[in-house]
Amino acid sequence: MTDEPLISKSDRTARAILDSAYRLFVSQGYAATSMRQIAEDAGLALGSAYNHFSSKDDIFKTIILKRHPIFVIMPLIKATKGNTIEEFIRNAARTLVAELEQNPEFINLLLIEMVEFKGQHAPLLFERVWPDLLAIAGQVAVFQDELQPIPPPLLLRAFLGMFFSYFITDILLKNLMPAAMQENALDRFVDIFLNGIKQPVDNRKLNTSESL
Amino acid sequence: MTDEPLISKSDRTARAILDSAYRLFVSQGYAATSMRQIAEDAGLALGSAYNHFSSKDDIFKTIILKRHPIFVIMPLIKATKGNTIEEFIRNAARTLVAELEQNPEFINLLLIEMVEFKGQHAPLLFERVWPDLLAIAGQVAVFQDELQPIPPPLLLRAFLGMFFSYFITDILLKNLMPAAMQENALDRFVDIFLNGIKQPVDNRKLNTSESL
DNA sequence: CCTACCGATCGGTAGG
DNA sequence: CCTACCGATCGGTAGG
Repeated sequence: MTDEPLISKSDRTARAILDSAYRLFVSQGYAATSMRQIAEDAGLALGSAYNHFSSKDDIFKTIILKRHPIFVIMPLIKATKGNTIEEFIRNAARTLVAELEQNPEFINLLLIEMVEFKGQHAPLLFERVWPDLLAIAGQVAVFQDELQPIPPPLLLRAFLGMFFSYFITDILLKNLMPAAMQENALDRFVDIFLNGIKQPVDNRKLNTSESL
Repeated sequence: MTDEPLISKSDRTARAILDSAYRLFVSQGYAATSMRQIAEDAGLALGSAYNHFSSKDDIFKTIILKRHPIFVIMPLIKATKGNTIEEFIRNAARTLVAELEQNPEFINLLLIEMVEFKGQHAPLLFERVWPDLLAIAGQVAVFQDELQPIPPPLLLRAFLGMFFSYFITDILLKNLMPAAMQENALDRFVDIFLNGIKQPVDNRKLNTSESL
C-alpha cells in the first residue's frame, strides 16, 4: 500500500522543480533564469531535472498552463458574490487586490509570456479560460438593468483592464507618487468604473454633495 | 568646417548601436539579447561596441532614459487639444492608440524594466516626467467643473490606466476574442471612462436612448 | 574599428 | 538521481 503513495516521490520532485522555476521566472524573467539555478533551488543536480522535464521550455510551458495569472483571476471573479452591480464589482476588486498584495509578482508570468514568448500561448490560455468567461458573463447579466447597454464581454474586459491598470500603475509608481495620486486609489478607480458603467437612474447615491 | 560635422561619425555609430539594441530588447527581452547580436545588427564587430558603451547594462540604461514609453506618452497627452473634457480625452486616446499601432512593441520596454530590472529605474523616470505631469494636471484643471471631484493626479493615473489596459488586453486577446469584445473597444473604454469622471449634469448627451 | 582571445556559464546529454 | 562531460555562447578585454 505504502509502495504507491498518492503523491509519488517523482511527482514531488517534479513539483519542487516547477515551484522553484516559477519563483525564479517571475523574479528574474525566463532567459535570465538558468536550468542550474532551477535545479539547485529545487535541491537537485542539473542532470536530474531532465528526468522530469525535457527542456527549460517544457518547464515554462507547464508552468504557464497551470499558473498563468488568468487562472487565478477568473475563478476569483467567478466566486464573487453581490446583490447589486456595485457590491459585485467592489467585492471582485477587493479580492483581486488582496491576492495581488499577497504575491505582487504573480502578474509577471503574464508579462514574461508577452515579451519573451511574444504571446504565443495566448490561444491555448484563452481556450481554457473560456468556460469561466461564459460563467462570469452570465453572472453579470443578472444586473443588466442597472447597467449601460455594454456587451458583457466588453464589460469584463474593461473591468480586468481597470484592475490591471490599477496595479501596474501601483507597482510602477509605488512610493514615488504624491499622496493624492495614491490614497484610496483602488476605491477611486472603482468609483470611476462603476459610475461609468451604471445607468444614470434617480436613486444613484453619488458622493458629490458639492454639485455646484 | 566639415572636419566637425554636427553629428560626428562616433555619434552616428553610438546611435546605430542604441537603435539596434532598442529593437532587439523590445522584441526579445534584455537577457535574451546578446552584445554580439546588437553589434552585428548595428554593423559592427563585438569589440567595437565597447568603444561606445562600457557594458550591456550601460546600453540599456541609456535606452530607458531616452526611450521609455512614458517619454512618448506624456508629451503626446500634453500636446492634446480639446474644448471639453470629452474632446480632450477622446483626442488623447486616439493619439496614443495611433502611436501604439505604429509600434506595438513600444510598451515592452516598460514591461522589461518591470520584470528584468524590478523597476529600479522608476525613481529617475518619475523625476524626469514630473514637469509634464504638472503641465497636464494644469490642462485638465480647466475642465474642473465638468468633472467629478477627483484629484488631477489620480485622474491622470486612471486615464493612463484605461489606455494601458486597453492595449494590454488588445495585445493579449488579439484575434481570439468574440467580436463583441473587440468592436470599437477603444470607444467603449473611453465612453466608460468619460461617463465615470463627468459630473452628471442635465445636458449630458448619452447614447442611451433606450433608457428603459 | 577589428581580430583574437579570456574565463564563465549556458542548455543539454551520456553513462552509470 | 549524480558526475562529468559536450559544443556553443555569453559579457567583456587586450593589443594593435
